[in-house]
Amino acid sequence: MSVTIKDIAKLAGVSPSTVSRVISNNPRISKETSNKIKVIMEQLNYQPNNAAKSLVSRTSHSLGIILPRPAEELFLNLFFAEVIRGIVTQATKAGYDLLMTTGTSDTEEIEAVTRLVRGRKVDGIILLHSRRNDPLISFLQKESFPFVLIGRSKDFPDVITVDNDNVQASYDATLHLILQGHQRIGFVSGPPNLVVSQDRMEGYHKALQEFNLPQRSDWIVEGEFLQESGYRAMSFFMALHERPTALVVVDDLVTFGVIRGLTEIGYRVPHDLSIISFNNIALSELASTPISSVDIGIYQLGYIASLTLLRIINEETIHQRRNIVPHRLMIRESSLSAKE
Amino acid sequence: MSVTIKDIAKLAGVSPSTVSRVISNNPRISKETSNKIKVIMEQLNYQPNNAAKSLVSRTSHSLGIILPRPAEELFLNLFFAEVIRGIVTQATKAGYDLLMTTGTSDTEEIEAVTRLVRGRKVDGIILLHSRRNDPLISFLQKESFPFVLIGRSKDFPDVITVDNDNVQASYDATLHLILQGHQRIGFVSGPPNLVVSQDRMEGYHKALQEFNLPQRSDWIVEGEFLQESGYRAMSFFMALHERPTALVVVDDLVTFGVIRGLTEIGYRVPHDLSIISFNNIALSELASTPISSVDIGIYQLGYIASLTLLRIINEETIHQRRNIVPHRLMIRESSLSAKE
DNA sequence: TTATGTTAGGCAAACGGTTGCGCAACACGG
DNA sequence: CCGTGTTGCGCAACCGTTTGCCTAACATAA
Repeated sequence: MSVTIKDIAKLAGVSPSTVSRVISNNPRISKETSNKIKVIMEQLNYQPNNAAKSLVSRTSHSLGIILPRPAEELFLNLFFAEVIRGIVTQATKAGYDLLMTTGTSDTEEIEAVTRLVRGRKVDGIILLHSRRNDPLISFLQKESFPFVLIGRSKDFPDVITVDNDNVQASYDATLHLILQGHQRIGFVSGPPNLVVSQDRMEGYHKALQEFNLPQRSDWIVEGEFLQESGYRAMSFFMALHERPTALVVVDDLVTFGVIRGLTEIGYRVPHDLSIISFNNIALSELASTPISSVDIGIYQLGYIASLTLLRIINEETIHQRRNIVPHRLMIRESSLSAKE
Repeated sequence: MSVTIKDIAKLAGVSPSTVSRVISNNPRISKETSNKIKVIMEQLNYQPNNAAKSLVSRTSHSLGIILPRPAEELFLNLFFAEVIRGIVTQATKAGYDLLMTTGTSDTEEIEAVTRLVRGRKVDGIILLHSRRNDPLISFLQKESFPFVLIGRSKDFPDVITVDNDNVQASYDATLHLILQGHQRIGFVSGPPNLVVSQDRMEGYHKALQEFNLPQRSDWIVEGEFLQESGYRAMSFFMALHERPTALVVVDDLVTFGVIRGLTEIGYRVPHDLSIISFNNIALSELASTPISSVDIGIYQLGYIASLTLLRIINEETIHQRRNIVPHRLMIRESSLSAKE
């Protein structure tokens, strides 16, 4: 059906090998033969067959990702789109495509990966997240298949990761509140078993400690990365008689919930409570009170992950285990000092 | 490196063909041979090589999409993530993976598609959008390569599409405002050259006409699918001395801009102006005033597109040219009648 | 017994490329 | 004139599966 290397060869009066060598710019082919063949390839719209190439080269020139399953959450969606953009941009630049698959259950997920890995449908895999003792990581390590993890895992310290320095980021965010004059600062966290929650909590404590500010456990609330959690956290704080004057919130979406809770009882941000949070989803800017947020460079996480994975695949040995994407404080209205 | 069909054959004392036939459940293989071989495959973790399969079957069992380039816009991000979820869910169910690529320019984009199509890296393509006289569509038609378009194209009437009935949707939205008692209804549109803008404009006019309501051209503003456009539209309306009391807005993000403009001058939604818009991005619910919006079933668009494409690939001829995904009015605070 | 089926599975070509090795043709130094 | 290089390209094997055709072994019918 399609035009093959043999068609070209026949027309040019050479052997298929010669055509192949022209394609790979093999120097042992004379300039004129090469040019003649190139012209013919052009005329016939020749495009090499990927399967055939793959079969002999044992590479697919595709990178794989597993679509996160519980994608109901808004943040996941926004994160996902951005990180994909980063991944695919870099991958395409290097001549790789991005292959996505999914599974509706844990076992289906691992089956899907097995298929990609053992069936050589991809040359490497980017993990968008990890769970505690993630079986995917175990599997990939056992197969010694190239992969990188976005985020970091405490269970598998030797995995190659691309991550933010969440401890530092949270330290910076807290510091910002301190510099605005706040002394009583609370923290709304995410699921305690996620590394990212732990890291951000740590940075928060570090800053408080450094400035000798009160670290009260009733100023810390744990929850999900959901609006609801923010709302609930707020009602918890309201029941206290000594309340924080500022909050570090683990995620922008949660902040939305906090603000909703505040608004309902007539409190205002930042006048009654200053807030800074994380992830800087596009939404943060659009809130009724624009939210100060730590931009974690989602696009870059993807971009660097892709870059790193390609290095591993091409066996450039230089890679550090842990790659850090810098964060940036986006200061908006929600954290600006109310006192002037 | 990996275990191949030959390894299995050797261990089982049969020929590779037999193993192949076991895999494809060929009835000419005895139950016992078949079982013996299956056990060995299990033990050796056999997984068929995709490239080899592809080469002989001339199919890749992958679907392709082109990542939209100017993905800076929030709506695009949210749309993108949802539609992908839909596509990949259905595709995976049918044993297909999803391949993504991109290009940084028009020509790169078409080169990328050429590579996928002629190089047989995918079996079909889903177009996430189309431009006027989209060269991609021309190309795919010329190659008679299976593809479906999400949205619809006026330039290529015979393309197979998955779309909403935007005229009806907009009619419904406008009707909702009318039933709330509004007589003076404006429209904030998107880029006039997009089919979706045109369709929604049409439905708006249709409803007004049917109810003999004023159709004033100064109550219509065109813009982008961006917050800014909403903001600008608002200042335009404010300069009028006869203003609409309600607005149909082409996209939720634009509505955010409208509301911002309104808030700045102390107006409130829906008290001073009722609004209903389109797309129902997750954000709409989170706005300071939750936004009424027409849910267009983004996930379903992807899901149906995938399903339809697979039908085309498998040459099930039943397909209609145009597949409509139903919409749903999500009525929230922003459009609730102010008069009681 | 022989002709005819049926069953279970092997042989080898094919899919479309890549690549190690060989070889002819020519150049050139000694 | 011969030996040694160099240049330019072809031969054929190979990557891992699939599949049309063939055949050995056995069963069955006449």
